[in-house]
Amino acid sequence: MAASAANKMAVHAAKPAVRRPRLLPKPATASGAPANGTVQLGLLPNLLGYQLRLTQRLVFDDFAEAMDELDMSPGLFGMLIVIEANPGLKQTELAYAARLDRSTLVPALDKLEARGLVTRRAVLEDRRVNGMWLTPEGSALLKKLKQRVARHEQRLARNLTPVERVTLMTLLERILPERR
Amino acid sequence: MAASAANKMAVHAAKPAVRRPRLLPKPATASGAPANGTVQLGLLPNLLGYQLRLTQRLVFDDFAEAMDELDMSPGLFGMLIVIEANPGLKQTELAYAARLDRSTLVPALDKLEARGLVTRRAVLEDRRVNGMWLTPEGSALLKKLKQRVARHEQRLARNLTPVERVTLMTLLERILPERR
DNA sequence: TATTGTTATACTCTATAACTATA
DNA sequence: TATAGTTATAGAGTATAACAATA
Repeated sequence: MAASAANKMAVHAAKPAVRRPRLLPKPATASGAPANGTVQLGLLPNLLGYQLRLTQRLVFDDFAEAMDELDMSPGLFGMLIVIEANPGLKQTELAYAARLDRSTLVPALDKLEARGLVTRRAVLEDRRVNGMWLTPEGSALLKKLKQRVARHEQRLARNLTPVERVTLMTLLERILPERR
Repeated sequence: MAASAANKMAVHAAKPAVRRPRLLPKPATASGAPANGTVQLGLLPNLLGYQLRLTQRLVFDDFAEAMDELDMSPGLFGMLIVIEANPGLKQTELAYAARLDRSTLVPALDKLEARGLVTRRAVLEDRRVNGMWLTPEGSALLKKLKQRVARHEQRLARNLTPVERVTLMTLLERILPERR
């Protein structure tokens, strides 16, 4: 813990190869493949949940690579988008939109605020409530992020026709509608 | 940490309301909705990555509820399936199949072994290598898990025709094939 | 009393680096 | 030297419970 905090403080010397964690595990062997033949996956490939989880992981990895030195996760990106679309948004409202507990939001917003991307300040009428706004730097960064996300999205759909892409979106939305 | 270890040890007394974490956040307000109108999501609903991530989270929640007191995650379930399909599998091979670093596997297998579901033991020819097998208890539990997963999968696809389900699976597999 | 944001705490999942024991 | 498994450590993401300020 102490070491971790010290590391955070020690950053920003001359950007010494930031050492973000790898997103894909290193190959287990030089070849990256198991020595003796192929591993059987049983019923997993027939499970929607499995395909969804696997695909989501690959997409997540591609997203992180797309962001590269801008150091942004899908979750934080989504928060910036929602704050931009709802200037003065309350934390509780963002938590609701992001389907997170409001306590979960606090460290995420701390991070965005520490990076100078978001401002939160108490509103006049009810001093318990924080309104949130993008700073000019936040808006500028978000503009860049959107471009990268657009290219990322193009990569995701590279093997789909526009119709297939829409079909996929629609089918996804029809999974567990009772929970949405 | 000490408390956590103590909890693990203390399990299996008389099953005193295990206190698993909630999977969905508590509603922020009594109504569960933000006070003033609807939150705009901007471009998020048009992003494949967003729909995928959201859907995956809902599916994950449903999976956990389906497992209920059997306390099983999609990842651990997948490991049991793969071990069953490949008796004597090496840890490195499982790591490769699950796309995890081999160090990541260790605590997961510790957990499965501590629950008496999996055995690992050094193989004769190369004493660095552990082979893995399901125990009889592991096989029995997996049988139960498969039934629950089957019902879970039915719920996921409840609003899809069989053809649509296959279409969805196929479209998912066509995302980022270069990473598979 | 109820709500908003916060803190303290904990748990899951995942990685990297360095280590041990074998090969 | 190289590989298999392990340990130590770290970080992201998420939750619950309890609290202070405010309504």
